[in-house]
Amino acid sequence: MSGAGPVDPAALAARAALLADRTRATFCLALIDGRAWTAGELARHAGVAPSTASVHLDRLVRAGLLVTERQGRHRYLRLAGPEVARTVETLAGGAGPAPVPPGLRASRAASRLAAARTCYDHLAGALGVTLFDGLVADGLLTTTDGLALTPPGRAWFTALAGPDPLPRTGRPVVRACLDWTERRHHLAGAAGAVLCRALFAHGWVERGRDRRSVRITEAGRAALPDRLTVALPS
Amino acid sequence: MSGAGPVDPAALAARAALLADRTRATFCLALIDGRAWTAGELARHAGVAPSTASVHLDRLVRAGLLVTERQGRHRYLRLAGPEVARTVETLAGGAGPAPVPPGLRASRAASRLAAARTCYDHLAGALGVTLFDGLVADGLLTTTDGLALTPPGRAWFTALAGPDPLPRTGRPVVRACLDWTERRHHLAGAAGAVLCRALFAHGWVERGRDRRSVRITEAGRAALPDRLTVALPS
DNA sequence: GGGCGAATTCGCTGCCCGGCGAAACGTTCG
DNA sequence: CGAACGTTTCGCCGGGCAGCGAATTCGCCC
Repeated sequence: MSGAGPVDPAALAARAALLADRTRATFCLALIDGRAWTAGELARHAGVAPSTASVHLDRLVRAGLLVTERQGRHRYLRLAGPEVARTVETLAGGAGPAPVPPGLRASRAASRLAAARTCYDHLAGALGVTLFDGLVADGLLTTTDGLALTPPGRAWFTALAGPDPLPRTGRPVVRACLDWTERRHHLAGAAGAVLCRALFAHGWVERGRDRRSVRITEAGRAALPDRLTVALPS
Repeated sequence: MSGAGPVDPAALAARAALLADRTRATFCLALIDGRAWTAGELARHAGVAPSTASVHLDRLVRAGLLVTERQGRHRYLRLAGPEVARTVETLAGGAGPAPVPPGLRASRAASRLAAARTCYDHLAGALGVTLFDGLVADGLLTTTDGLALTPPGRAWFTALAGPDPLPRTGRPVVRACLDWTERRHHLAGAAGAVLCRALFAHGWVERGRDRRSVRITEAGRAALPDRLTVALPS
């Protein structure tokens, strides 16, 4: 992740060596959709002993290709960023896909949006992840250098939930919560709660049959895309 | 160069392994500007024995990263194509350059255009290479599946040198000739001869002091860019 | 607190592969 | 035709590294 001199053979070789192993390549390809996996899952997926996987994962993390996140006794691993995904894809397939699929990588979420639910006081499941992605894609949230709400993001929340929707309290305004079904982040913190309440208040989402399950209403399906770049199921 | 399945860890690892060696990485970086080097030069450049370099080069050629061209007792090696250069750059430097610098990689030629000369009956040196690049960039020549003149290219030659400038004779219409100063191709064959004669006839180039040396005239400097996408020295 | 499961550390083994020099091959030049 | 040169093939050596199992640490749950 350093600046990297323009042409250093040793650096190039070192980077390539990271992907030059079948097991590590399997890991990176599995992680390429941006989801987080546990170390054990990756080991099983690649067909190697957990100890072997641990060493490889450690190497990939040190090199900055992967980032790690502990949750309980699990260790979740994700690609460090889209640039890494781009590099892996460039090397894997001949012709890489368009640099930045403008719509976001939310297509996968479509078939599972039914898994929307609440998590404490905010939205989780595929819906939560989709909203999180949309907020980031539209520049309302920034993930560089930690998670933060941007000025446009603050304005967006005001437009959504009325004046001063995020009073200064002890609670963090935004927090990334790792979603245990989607293996990706959704929005928690005060803003996550405001977002959840607002969506219910507008009638864009409603409770499903069993507690915690949530589904999008027709009104929400119509109104949400006007507010946010999201791909909802047809 | 096969189609390559979308996600094959082994294939990814194999490709990465090609660049995962310091010596091979040095080779690819040296070749990244598109010029051709001899095997011995590359060996010296990387600081390894010729025998060692030979094995590495053979591997890179087999994998389709490099293409080879024998000329006398020398063996010239070039990157197989711009996609390869793009892959190497992606992996080498963090942010790669723009996918296709529209103007072509002719900037390097600018400072050495004085090296223009004739080679038998066609133009060589930096001028020859620049013209060749321009013909390819403008779609007048195609290098996919061997060198060939496209229909627009045929029209272009007619506009340049009058009706039926390329009568059907035994001689190949277009031929790529490896330029020994620029280490890249210039245009030979019947079309190369026509191009050379036409440029002299229009007064766009003229003989220099010593035989075989050529220089561009002011008229040529003004007229050539109207015909072809080329970067001439200021 | 005890037990379980996930993850990591450690030591070891085996193999892959990059390096070299010597010799063979082909081309160019005197 | 013989010498010089660029390149390739061959055999060998050495180091690096991926793999495993055993032991250890740590967090969670009954």
